[in-house]
Order: sequence, then C-alpha cells, then structure tokens
Amino acid sequence: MTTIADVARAAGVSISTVSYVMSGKRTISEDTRERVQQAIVTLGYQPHASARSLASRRSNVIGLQVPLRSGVDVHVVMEIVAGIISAARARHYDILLLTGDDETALDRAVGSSMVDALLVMDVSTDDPRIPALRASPVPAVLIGVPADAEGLTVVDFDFAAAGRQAAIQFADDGHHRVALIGAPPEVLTRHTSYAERLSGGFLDAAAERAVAATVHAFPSSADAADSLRALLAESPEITAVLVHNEGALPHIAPALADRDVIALCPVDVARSVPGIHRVIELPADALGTVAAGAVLDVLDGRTVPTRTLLPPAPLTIMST
Amino acid sequence: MTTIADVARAAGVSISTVSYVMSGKRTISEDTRERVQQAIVTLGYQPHASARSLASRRSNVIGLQVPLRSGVDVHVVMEIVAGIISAARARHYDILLLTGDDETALDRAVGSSMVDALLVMDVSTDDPRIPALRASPVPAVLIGVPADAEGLTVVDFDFAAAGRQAAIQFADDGHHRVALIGAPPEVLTRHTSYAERLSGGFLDAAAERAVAATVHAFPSSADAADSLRALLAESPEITAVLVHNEGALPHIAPALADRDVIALCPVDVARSVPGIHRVIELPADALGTVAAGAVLDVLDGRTVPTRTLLPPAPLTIMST
DNA sequence: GTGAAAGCGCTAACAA
DNA sequence: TTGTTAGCGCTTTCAC
Repeated sequence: MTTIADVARAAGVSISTVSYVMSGKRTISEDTRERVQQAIVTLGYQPHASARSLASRRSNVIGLQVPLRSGVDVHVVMEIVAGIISAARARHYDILLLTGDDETALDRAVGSSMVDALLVMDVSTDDPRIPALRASPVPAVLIGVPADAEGLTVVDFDFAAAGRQAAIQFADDGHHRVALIGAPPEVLTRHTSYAERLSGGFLDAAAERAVAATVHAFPSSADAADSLRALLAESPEITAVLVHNEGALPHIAPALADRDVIALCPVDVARSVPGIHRVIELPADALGTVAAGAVLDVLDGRTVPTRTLLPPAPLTIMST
Repeated sequence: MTTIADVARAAGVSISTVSYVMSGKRTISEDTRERVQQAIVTLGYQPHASARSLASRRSNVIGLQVPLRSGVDVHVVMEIVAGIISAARARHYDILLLTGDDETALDRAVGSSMVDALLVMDVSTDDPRIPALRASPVPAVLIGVPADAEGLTVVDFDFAAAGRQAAIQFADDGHHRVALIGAPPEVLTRHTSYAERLSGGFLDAAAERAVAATVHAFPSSADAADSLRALLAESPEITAVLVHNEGALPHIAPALADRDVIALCPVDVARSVPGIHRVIELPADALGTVAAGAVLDVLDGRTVPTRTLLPPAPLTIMST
C-alpha cells in the first residue's frame, strides 16, 4: 500500500508538504507542487480515508436514511437518491446507506463518527426520529416536512402549491366536481406529511374557486381500479382527477379515459402510462440535489434556509 | 467525545482491556468485563470507526454499486438492496453507496481503504468493470453472471432454470405455441446477462418438448401494449406467455386475459397486477442476502462457491 | 516556502 | 488475567 511517506520520499519533500499539496492549505512553489503531483500519479497514491478522517476529524461521508418500507414510491426514491449521490460526489462526499426502519442507525453512524452529516428521507408529520435529529451533534437535513420543524432544516417539494395548481387548472377548465386520488392508506396512517399538504392545497384552492372536491386514498396496486370504479359509480359527476399514486396510476388510467386527468409524478413515470397527458412534474432528482447541497452548505459553514420548498413547474403537456 | 481511555479510566482498567472486552479476542474475568461494560453504558461510549479501521486495517464497510440507469427494475433493485443491508448489518457491516455509472467509483473506494469488499449489481455479459474486479485487492461478489466469470464470485437467480420451468409448464398445459416477453431493449443492448439466460432456458426446454417458442423485447412502458397487440395480431396462435418485464406487466396484462400467463417477478409486484395468477417468484431479497452473505464469508476466510444460482421455487398460484 | 513532530483513537503484539 | 506500548497514515501546529 502506498502511503504519504512513499510519495514524500519519491518527491524528495517532507510528509507535510505532500499533505499541503493535496489540501491546498498553504502556498507551495510551482516546482515542488509539480514533483509531488508527479510522484502521486506514478505511485498511484490514494490517501487512506480512515487515517485522514482520524486526523482531520471529518469523514467526508454523509449518512443517508432511505425508506425501504412499503407504500413508498420506489421510482421517486431512486431518483432522489441519484440526485443526492451526484451532488455529494461533486463535492467529494460519499454516502453511507442507512435503512429508515432501523431506529438506532442514525445514532450508530453519528456516534462512531462515521458520518459528518445526515440526510433523512420519508419524514412523517410526527416523526419519531425528530428529537434525536434535533439533538444531533452533526447537521441534518430532512426530505419532508414534519409538524414541528423548529430547529431543523427541511427540504421538500411544495405539495400544497402543486395541489393548488391542479385545482386552479381544473377550475379554469370549467370543472365543477373534482377529486384527488392520493397516496395509499399505509402512507396516510404513517402521516407522511406530503399527503396532507397536497390535499390541503387541493381542497383549499377548489373551495376558493367554488369547485366541489374530495380526496381519496387508493391502494397502490391493481385494487385501485376497483376503488376507482366504485368512486365513479357513486360520484359520476366527477369530471377531473388529480392522481398522486405511482403504483395505482397504470391501473386506473384506462378507467379515467373520459375524465380530465393530471398526474403528479416524475415525467418519465407519466410518459410510460397511456392516457396521461398532463403532468405536474415531481422533481425528484432536483430534490435530492438540493437536499444534499443544503447539508453540504451547512458543513461548509454557510447558512441555509431552514425550510426550502421546491415550487411546481407549470403543467407539462405530453404530446402522445 | 468519549474515548476508550475515558472508559478505561472509569472502569479502572487499561485501554487494551477495554478493547479486548469489546472484541472478545481474549478471556476477561467476569468481574472486569462487568465493570467495563458498565462504564461503556454509563458513558455512552461508541468506538471511533476511523480510529478502529486505521488500527485494525478493516473498515467494516462494504461498497455497493447500485444501478441507477434506466431499464432496471427498481422494485427488484430496492428489494435486493434491502436484503443486502439487513444481512450486512446482522454481521456488523455498513454499506457505502456507489453508483454503477461511475466507472472510477470502485477504484476510489478500494484505493482509499474505505471498503473491505465490493458488491456489484447489474452485471452485463461483457462488463467493463470485470478486469478491475478481478485484479481487486478486496473480495468482490457480482450479482449477475458475466460471460467470463473465471476467478470471480458470482451470485444470481437461475434465470435459465426459470425459463425452462415456464416452458415445461406450458408444455404440460398442452400449449403448442408460446412466447417470452422479456426485458426492454435497452437492457438487451447492454447484454445484461439474465435476459439471455432466461430466453436460452425457455427456448431450449420448449424445443425439447416440441413447443414452438419465440422471444420478444418489449419496452417497459405503455408502448408495450402496442407491441403486444402487434405480436398477437401477427401470431394469434400464441396461447401462453411468460412475462419478465415489470414495467410492461400492468400495461399488457389486460390484453393477455385470454392467454395463459406466467409472470417472473417479485410476488408483491405480481399481486398488484390484475389477471396475473401464476408467478415464478424472483427472490430479490434472498438474492441480496445470499450475495452479502457470500462476500462476508470470504472476508471471514471461509471458502464460498464461485457460482451460486438461486433455483426458482415451484410456481406460485395466486388466489384472486 | 518547507520540515519536524505531536497527536487523532484505536488494535494487537509483547511482556508480565 | 491484565497492562504497556508501538504503530496504523494522516493533518496540523510550531519552528525555521
């Protein structure tokens, strides 16, 4: 294994000079820098991450708690994670994977100094992890908005604005009776906050425009088709539907052919479902990028807004 | 921050004794162990991961390369990852997330001693990472089977056996013309190995039983429905279909109502699609568990088979 | 502009 | 059964 001492010897300099060449924390003569860099390349030197973090007291690793439980929209989760990884790598950070189900995972990762910061996904309104996060010695950013976000940094899509946008669009289109087909029941019972914000915005804006609106929790499976049939049988006057349920979308789309539909999901998900032409894009990748950017900014000592809600883009109209 | 020295002082022993109490690498008197453990608990001591790995030359971290590119079946990926995490945590290992798209990620993680081993997903027949993995100083386990697996440890589902099983079942059911609707074209052009093994097993077994069989690459989106319509229009004599394409499944299921269908996917995916009653279960979670187990066994000095193919279970018949 | 050396917190000889 | 101590490979004072 090549160490910094090997590089120093090869370049004819001291160990500290090599270190400073790598970190750029003090000025080095052009000549010396050249020789050191040359030695690094020829020896294929890569600094030992543990040695570095022991000495510097920073691991350059971010702990990421990913939800693996049912009901979560796997496409969205994957895209968020992809955004996080690329943003982190761009700033020389790695990602340690922690499962969201393991209550003690955050503690372990932080307590053993494995991570410099935390990124927490799938936050519920009254999330049990919140007290620990608030007391955490390392910065944390939540993707999702809990009821009491005091003292926490949160990032999310602005689901309330999205709900409002859809309702207003439906009103502009002349509808008088609309519905929101939302997250599966298991997500609602967990009180995942986005569901409540989405329906809040939707219902409020509909009421303002004197449009009758209801909200329905559909399973994210084929059973959603039955639920939809029952709903439309009972309330045939529903002429427009906002759908935020990736699992159910392909199953209910056919039965919605004669209704006006807006889907809330990543565009590529919508694109793969026939009959869906209007989409409020869920910017999952951007969400990951912004969240990772926020936590890295905190690590860099920059101040970041405690609450960032990504606004929905204008309705995407799809050709086919 | 609490260090091992604090614990030693509190317990009235030397730091090595504390270390040995934690590792169990030498016999400690019941009395001493008790006092040390007590001190650990009251101080809330958690060993510094970097210090430990610097001294022990083991990080207790496994690098996991996850595919984030298109065409991969996200549900399957998530389940495999879940299996990996739980198996790793059970043996006190953590997971460092590496993206499959970053060719240099493996090198970095290994070169900086961040990981003790590698787990590589989404392996293609002629994977560009193979030479590096073969030369890697740390053990690696591939989830997927490349063309030349010499010197590598690979774990995968036995797709050939699954293909065979489906064809034999169809033959037993009296079909004379069957089809396999397989992975999307982008997966095939990458030569992801499972697609080829699946179709190989399917075609061979069909030929042995004198059943006419064809294989079709369908997009994993709504367009699959068109492809299916075209296929059935051209070859109406097809009476049974094996489907291995999670994205396409919900879209093509309705049009297959009057055909005999077997789906190859995780059971919960099949359960969420109406009209699917027979399933060859893709044991994604087990795949992750077995792969992680294999790489950990190697780390423990145990010898593991260089090639492990999880056999398909008997056909799952679903009630609804 | 550069070097020497003191740690960072732990593991694992070596010694008793 | 336990303690002493020399590193592990790096960062960062402090000194020149």
